[in-house]
Amino acid sequence: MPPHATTQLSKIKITIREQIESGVIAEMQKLPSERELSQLFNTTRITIKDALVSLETEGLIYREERRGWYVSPQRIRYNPLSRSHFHQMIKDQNRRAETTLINIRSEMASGQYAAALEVEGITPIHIIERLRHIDGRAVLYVENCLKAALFPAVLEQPLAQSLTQLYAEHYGYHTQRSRFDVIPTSAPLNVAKALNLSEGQPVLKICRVNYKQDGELLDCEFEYWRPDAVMIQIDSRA
Amino acid sequence: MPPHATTQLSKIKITIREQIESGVIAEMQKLPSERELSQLFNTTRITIKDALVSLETEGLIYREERRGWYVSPQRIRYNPLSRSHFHQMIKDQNRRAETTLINIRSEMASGQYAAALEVEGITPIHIIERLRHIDGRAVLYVENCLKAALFPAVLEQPLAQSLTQLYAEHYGYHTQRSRFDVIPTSAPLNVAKALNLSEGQPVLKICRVNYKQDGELLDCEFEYWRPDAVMIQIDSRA
DNA sequence: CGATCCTCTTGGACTAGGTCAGTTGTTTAA
DNA sequence: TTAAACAACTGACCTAGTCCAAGAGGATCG
Repeated sequence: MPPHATTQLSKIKITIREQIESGVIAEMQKLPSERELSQLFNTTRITIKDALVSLETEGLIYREERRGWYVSPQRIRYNPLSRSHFHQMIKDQNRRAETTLINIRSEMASGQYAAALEVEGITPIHIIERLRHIDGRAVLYVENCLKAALFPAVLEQPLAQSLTQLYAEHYGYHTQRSRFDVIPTSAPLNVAKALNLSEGQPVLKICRVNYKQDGELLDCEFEYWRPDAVMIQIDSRA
Repeated sequence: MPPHATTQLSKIKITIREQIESGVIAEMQKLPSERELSQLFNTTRITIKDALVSLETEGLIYREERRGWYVSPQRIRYNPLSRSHFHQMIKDQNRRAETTLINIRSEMASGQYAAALEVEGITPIHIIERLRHIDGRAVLYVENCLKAALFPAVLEQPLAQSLTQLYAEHYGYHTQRSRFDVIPTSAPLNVAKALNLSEGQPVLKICRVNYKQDGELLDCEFEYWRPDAVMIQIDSRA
């Protein structure tokens, strides 16, 4: 029995929520199209869309641009302080991870890159853009930003796999300390494209700065998560 | 000079963003009403609303339900691992904090409370609901959940001020370890009411569990932040 | 067998209105 | 002087459509 629903909007939300929680529509399965739903609920697409956006905000469903609306799987638990690789973390939670290399840019540090790397003069950097998938769904867009001086010939390395591992094995760098910010904001165009979002949809942005064993700044990273895909989990004991 | 804007939507967003970034509309100042904006931009309220929601997602503006749209002030930097009081943290960032007590409930642990407190049998708890303001704006709704057995006569204490301090001075409890989750989700009705949001708007939920010096679970806390008001900042050194 | 084209479906963007309920400030009456 | 009543304003909620560009899948052609 649904809670007391007054508006159309909350009736629609409650009905769809029940369908999902009872398992009638499974994880990662597609909902009916906005047009179909508006006929089913005898209302307009605007109202249906408002209901879907609200359930999206809650983290119950997500959308793929011009493809449709889907039921969100369970959130991944993510501890940005832990040194474990992305792939290991996903595997530990019985999920399947993939990483694809999108692009590598070499330029002079400016804007948020210069600020995060705490550089002032003209500093050459490499920016590695990668896309990470969980169970086949693109959920995380990452930019790694390296000071070129610290990483000679890094562009000839295999960059689709773990950078942490590459740092350790090829350069002898180990992350000793890290600092990060978590910011709820919206997706810039390039991020939206990669994640199949439209511009301006919500993402969880994580800016991380790593320092190596001698205390020198090693690299920085900008992560953009689909907000329904993740929860940050930190334990002060760890 | 604005970036190349194709759609109405992005033109409106860019124009409003420029007004804010150039300081024409100051922090916490009200934007023109949706109706006024739709006339100014010669478009419909739907399109204006889409633009405003997008800027809200970005964290640039916020709304007070049926009151209007306002320019967001700078985000507060918040480290959930630090032991410092809320009021101290806000003061350190040259802002003004207030806390008001909303309600106290005494009941048996169930649902998310029972799960967070890791209790199984029937356990009496106290739930303290408080609302926190920064520079006069309601930005944070907090529920503190205490096992009644650990806190005799807690209801006669001054509960509008720091609980951390009360724990230490009156009960001799000190937080030794804490664990927390950060989850982007939507505001339940009671939270929305307190924060002047409407139901289903985005919030940043932080669930925290504190353990005292002997390792026993002390209390848990559910925080609901206005997402534009805060950024989580963690340093592994601290 | 692979690439191209075509068609259908999808959400995204947009117009042009209306109703409703809560908020705010002002006026009015005790 | 104070409180109640009122009017104006606000975003929330809702109807009923149109047009467009990108995605998906099948058919066709070299």
